[in-house]
Amino acid sequence: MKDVARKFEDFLRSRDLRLTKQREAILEAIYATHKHVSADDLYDRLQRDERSKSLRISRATVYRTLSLLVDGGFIQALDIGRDHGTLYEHVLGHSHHDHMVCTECGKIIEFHDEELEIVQARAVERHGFLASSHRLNVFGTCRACQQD
Amino acid sequence: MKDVARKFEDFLRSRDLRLTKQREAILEAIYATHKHVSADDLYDRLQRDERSKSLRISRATVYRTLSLLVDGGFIQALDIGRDHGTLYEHVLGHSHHDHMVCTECGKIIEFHDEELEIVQARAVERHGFLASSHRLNVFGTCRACQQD
DNA sequence: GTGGATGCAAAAAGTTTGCAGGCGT
DNA sequence: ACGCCTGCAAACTTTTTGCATCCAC
Repeated sequence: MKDVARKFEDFLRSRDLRLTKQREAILEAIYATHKHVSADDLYDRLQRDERSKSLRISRATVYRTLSLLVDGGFIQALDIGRDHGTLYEHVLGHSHHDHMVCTECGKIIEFHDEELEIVQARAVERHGFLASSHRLNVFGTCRACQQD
Repeated sequence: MKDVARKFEDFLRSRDLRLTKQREAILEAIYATHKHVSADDLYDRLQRDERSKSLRISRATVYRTLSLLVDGGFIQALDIGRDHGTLYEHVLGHSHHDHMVCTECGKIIEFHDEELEIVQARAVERHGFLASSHRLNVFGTCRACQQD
């Protein structure tokens, strides 16, 4: 977390933006959980959390900071379908992974497969496309739910 | 289109729902284009289109019918990020494919790679997950935009 | 004729923006 | 002190819903 905070500082400085308590708190909150959170989840968490509840943090600031964090590559959106709302996850210290979404219990499972990455990259290149990122979401039933 | 309309009829009958002019028009409109359309695009199209502009079709009906069509497996959502809105594409007569989204010009390119499908299926199985569908979106720069 | 479907408008949900005052640099 | 940031509330966008009426069966 310490180095994430430092990178955030650098990022802000590089854009001539200011390091405010609100921005620090929001960054910390989204790096404090390994869940996938919506803007509203985050807002609620911040109202409750010891360190940040002394601060006033408005929804507007949460939204503004979230897009700042996306721009800086600190977090990314999940895009798993509108009914889930927009969910974010932190990126630093978390290597790339894809998601399996259980349509029964709503659980989101992260996974990574190197061969898959390679085959995917090759397939895309073949079309003359220059990829910068991708999002793979698999929908279905997780192991636990298959047993019911 | 003829057989799609018939399948839609069957689908409605199987659920004891009614075949209305509005539903026919919406199905036809979304199968008439190979673009990826939002609810609003579709609404506009329907207001302009010769065959349907004699009908009154409200936004509410467009939304209601879109979710009906998703349920019936006639169309599917793209999930390519909130800024694009929710986009739909028709499914029947279109075999499975993934999408490459050009972040410069906004173009959406469909592609399919059999090896990729196989490797992906294997990777997911390995995690004990029972997949029913998936969505892969690759973001980057298309061939045309790379030349600018 | 009956119950599902529609249009309309209002309501909800999610997100953005204008503005006056606050605060980081 | 300057100008970016923030909170607040209002505005916006997208989607859903209640209700009276309509129409497919």
